[in-house]
Amino acid sequence: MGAQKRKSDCPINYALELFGDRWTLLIVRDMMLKGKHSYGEFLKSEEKIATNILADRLALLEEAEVVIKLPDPAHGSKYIYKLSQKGIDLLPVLVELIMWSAKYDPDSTVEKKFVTQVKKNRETLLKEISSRLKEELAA
Amino acid sequence: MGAQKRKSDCPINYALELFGDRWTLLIVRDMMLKGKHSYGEFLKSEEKIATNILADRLALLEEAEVVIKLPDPAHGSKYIYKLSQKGIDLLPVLVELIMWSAKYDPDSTVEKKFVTQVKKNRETLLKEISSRLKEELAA
DNA sequence: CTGTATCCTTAGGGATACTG
DNA sequence: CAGTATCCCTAAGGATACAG
Repeated sequence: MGAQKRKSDCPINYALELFGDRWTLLIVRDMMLKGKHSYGEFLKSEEKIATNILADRLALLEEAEVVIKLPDPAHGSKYIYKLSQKGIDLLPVLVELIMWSAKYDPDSTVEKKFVTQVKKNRETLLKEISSRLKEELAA
Repeated sequence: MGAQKRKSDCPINYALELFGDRWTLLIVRDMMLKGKHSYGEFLKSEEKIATNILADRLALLEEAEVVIKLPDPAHGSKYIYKLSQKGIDLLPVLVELIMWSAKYDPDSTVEKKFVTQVKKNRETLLKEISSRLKEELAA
């Protein structure tokens, strides 16, 4: 696995070949915006990902170096998953997806506060979140 | 078709249930950044989408009101596809995907000029492109 | 708890032929 | 040109059981 033949070298296609499915970005979301870091926490998300899919996507994300997997020193047998810098850099993508859905999905659960924050001071907010993620990565 | 049950009301999930596949966003890209507007032009893209997939995705995009389909007045029997405002509003998402891939894909085909433009003056560039798209929509 | 493994079903998608 | 319609295969994914 890993290097299948690419359909093209288009940057959109590059992203799609990693994230072009219904689950991968939800895992990234959980790590980036919900503070989740373990297999068990990912399983508990409301979308109810299956165990085999979760394991598969975590492996793909790790292989793509978006996610780093390490033994959890605190709990011994547990693993912990962290976003790499490459993963942290997906933050703007996630934010724009959220903004778009907030605008067009009538059932959206996005907090208005978040939307106004982004509109008012996008750069500052991005920096705040990503520096928090960077601290997690360094820890 | 149309309203299958949603996995969740999360905004990321909303976007994923429309774009969470390997093809849909490539069609949006063609309309947004490559000036394509017809079935035949979409078929010619280097990723080689199959006719049935293309027809299916165009129908889904139309149903989601991201794309508007109209008879082409100039050529009679031809149809033309345009991005709606909802579609145009995907521009920031596409741009961030491109920026991310430009940074991490060694084979990326993104022009450096584009990257520096976005970094230097993101808002201006977004406005330029989207106002051009709006003119197309109005035409 | 963190996964693997298996089974089974459905959805995605490539190839190609055909129609208005 | 703009699609439909098939056929057929593979990948995706849900359910559940099992293992370290």
